[in-house]
Amino acid sequence: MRPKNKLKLAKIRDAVVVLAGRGGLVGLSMNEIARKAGIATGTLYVYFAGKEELLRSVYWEIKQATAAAYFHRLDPTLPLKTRLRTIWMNALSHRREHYDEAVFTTQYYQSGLIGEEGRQETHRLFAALFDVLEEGRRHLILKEIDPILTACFLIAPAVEMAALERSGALTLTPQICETAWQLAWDAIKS
Amino acid sequence: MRPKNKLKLAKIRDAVVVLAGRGGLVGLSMNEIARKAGIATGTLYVYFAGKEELLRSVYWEIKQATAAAYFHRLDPTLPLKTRLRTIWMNALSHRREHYDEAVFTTQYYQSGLIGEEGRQETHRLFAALFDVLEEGRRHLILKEIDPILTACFLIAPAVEMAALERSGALTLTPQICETAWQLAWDAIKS
DNA sequence: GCCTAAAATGAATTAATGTTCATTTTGGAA
DNA sequence: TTCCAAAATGAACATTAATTCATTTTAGGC
Repeated sequence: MRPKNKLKLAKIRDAVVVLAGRGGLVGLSMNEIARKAGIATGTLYVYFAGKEELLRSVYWEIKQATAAAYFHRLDPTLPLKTRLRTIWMNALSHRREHYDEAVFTTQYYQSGLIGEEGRQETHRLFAALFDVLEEGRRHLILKEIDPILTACFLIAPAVEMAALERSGALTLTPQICETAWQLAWDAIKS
Repeated sequence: MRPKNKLKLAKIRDAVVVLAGRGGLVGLSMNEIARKAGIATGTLYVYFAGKEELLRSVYWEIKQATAAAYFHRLDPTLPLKTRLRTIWMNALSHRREHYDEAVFTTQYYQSGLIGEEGRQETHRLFAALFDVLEEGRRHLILKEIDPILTACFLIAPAVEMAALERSGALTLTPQICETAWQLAWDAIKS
């Protein structure tokens, strides 16, 4: 008769993400999560069967949102280079604006909690990127190499840039982001 | 009167690394470490004051070895491009051959255990790389951008390549490594 | 406004994990 | 060979964290 408070789910997710961003998955306790979310520990068990399910749920919520962000405003009629630039800028922006989420998902992915199936599913979420890279290779716009290798040189530096910005080692201006895109493009173009 | 068994230290380190490679820092218990190392839990406390000191010690041992590996056989009389290629290949090889260590150090770095001072010290270990990148920029061999950004595009893809190889998503042959170096070089060259 | 069933609570309980310690083992010195 | 001091052991202990549950609160139906 009494409905679940939708806001609480969001608060729980936020708490997990912020705490993971601070100290990683190590030492992330249900108690801390509840305190940060402003609810009682017992309430966590109204929404989730246990800690593992809670973390799993948060992981997939974030990953789906991240994948959506990568392909946001992607106009399929534009030239391939332009589309790739959009994806790259989306990826960089999303990482910068959701750095804590990235720390959480990276650690969850590397922990034993996810399982092989989960890893596969994670890759499937980003299949659209590989479609574009395949297309670029067919049209000889990109180098003739395994698209997975191309993706390495496209995405990994953007991820690292966001991490370095967070640590204070790198300052990112729109101009520097544009330059960085040039580097990424220089790497993968044929 | 009875000396510590030097071999045990190595076994402890190996146990930590292998277990971390499997399941990350989450759920890495002293009990498990001892079992994997083939010693009693109490013995861990003969060698280390506690879990934190154990992990810290392992972290620095690995990081120092990693930095040394990056700059292994680096002939300062060779041309800059050749020297960078050596560092890049060293980095890739070391990551591939010590993947579990990389998982451990990455997670330790992101956990609250390391502290700001530890992060700074970690960067200092790789200062020689930035020296080379600075030099390349001065001589207009590399793009005129912050060497930290250059380093992003040099190292991050190599790190990701090793991870993808481990997951089975990417096969690395000497030829593919050579091609990948070309991509890295294309990104950073002026 | 009352009733009800589910949400929410947080102290109590259970489970897991880090640390200690009384005891045994062992390598080297006398 | 004997002795000793330190290493090594692993069960016991202490601490911390996950989960449960008796109780209270609350949103919606009557």
